Amino acid sequence: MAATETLTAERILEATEEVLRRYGPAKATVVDVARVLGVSHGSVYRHFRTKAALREAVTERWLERTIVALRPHVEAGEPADERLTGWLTALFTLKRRKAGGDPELMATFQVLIGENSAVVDRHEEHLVEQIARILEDGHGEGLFAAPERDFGTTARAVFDATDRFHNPAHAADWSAPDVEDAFTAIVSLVQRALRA
Amino acid sequence: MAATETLTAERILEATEEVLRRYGPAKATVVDVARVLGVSHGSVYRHFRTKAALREAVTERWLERTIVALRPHVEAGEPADERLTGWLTALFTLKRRKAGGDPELMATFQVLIGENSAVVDRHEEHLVEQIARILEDGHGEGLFAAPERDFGTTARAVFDATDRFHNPAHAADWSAPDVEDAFTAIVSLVQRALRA
DNA sequence: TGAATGACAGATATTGAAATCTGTCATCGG
DNA sequence: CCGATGACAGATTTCAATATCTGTCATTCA
Repeated sequence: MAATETLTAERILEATEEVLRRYGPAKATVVDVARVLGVSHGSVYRHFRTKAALREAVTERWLERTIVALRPHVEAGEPADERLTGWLTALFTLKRRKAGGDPELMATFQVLIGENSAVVDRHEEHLVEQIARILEDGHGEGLFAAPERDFGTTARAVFDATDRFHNPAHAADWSAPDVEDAFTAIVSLVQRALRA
Repeated sequence: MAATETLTAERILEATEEVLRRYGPAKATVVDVARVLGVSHGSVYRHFRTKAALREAVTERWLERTIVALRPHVEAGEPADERLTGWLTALFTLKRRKAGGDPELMATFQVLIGENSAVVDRHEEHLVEQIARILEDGHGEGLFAAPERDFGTTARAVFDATDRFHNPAHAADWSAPDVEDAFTAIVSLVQRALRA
């Protein structure tokens, strides 16, 4: 219908998200995306070389949003230990709200994540960099001890230690009655380990 | 063929493991199990109420083996901090060897694990109890600080923090070149957190 | 001229009929 | 008498024919 607007990668990505949301990852087709946009599917291939590339771009966009949402917690003016707890809590809360609020959409993105491990690896690196920034600040503030090896390695350890509370593979556990306690326990453990 | 021996639950479980190993979780049938044992499938139902119950029992047996293999690391005469590192390393090594050595069998058991979360929960509780025992000993030896809440909660936090290195859901990551470092980093983190 | 189209070949997914499996139970045989 | 059997109904899976989709490209149209 709306050939009124020019066809951009951005518009295609929006349409793709809509189609994924509506039909799920198994049934979403490039033809569906083209239909939503009112163009032929050949036009979509002018902007994305393959269906896989299209899905990858959607995945990247989705993950990027998490990075942006967490940025304030890296930069806030509080002491680093509080910022770390804030960052970890924000990440957990974010993921959990998404998982709880729309389980089907979450399942859809889990499939996409499984298809695009390279994108996910890059995303994880970004998150680990955010943690590393907080750790460096914390060391500067005299709150955190010097890292055993380097900030990156310790940041990765913090990220891995909390995996159970941000990795969508564990989303099913996040509605258990005692997750909050388990999460708090891990955060305490991490804080103890880092303390100067 | 061998109706020479009496049909026991134990023999059925062995046959079921063999069938699962050979055909995988999707194609393994009760009829297959009965054929291996040389009996009619009706006889299998005398010992296990349903196919699901049979699979659950196989899962339980498999998990039990891990508990047994780790027991020595709980009881060894070394200092508790070394026992903890030994226990965590043993668990990781055990899982990783299984995953690397026979990926198909691992995939099979991942399916079974997914089907039997109640059994897995009980199994995890056992493992957490083993950790808690080491933590209590370590506190007695003056190596570990008093737990923030109780030994069980801290033990669970230690278990969760190392999830990435024993949960089969992450098996795909265990062949990465830097897993060893990541594992060592987590263990250091945990040890720092516990130290008196 | 350059974006958009749609027909096309090969790959993938859907569908419904046929085959197999699960779980029950009346019957058999040691 | 008691464990084992195999025929059976309903549920699930398989398989092959059919339909749809992916990715390309010569052609159209603005």
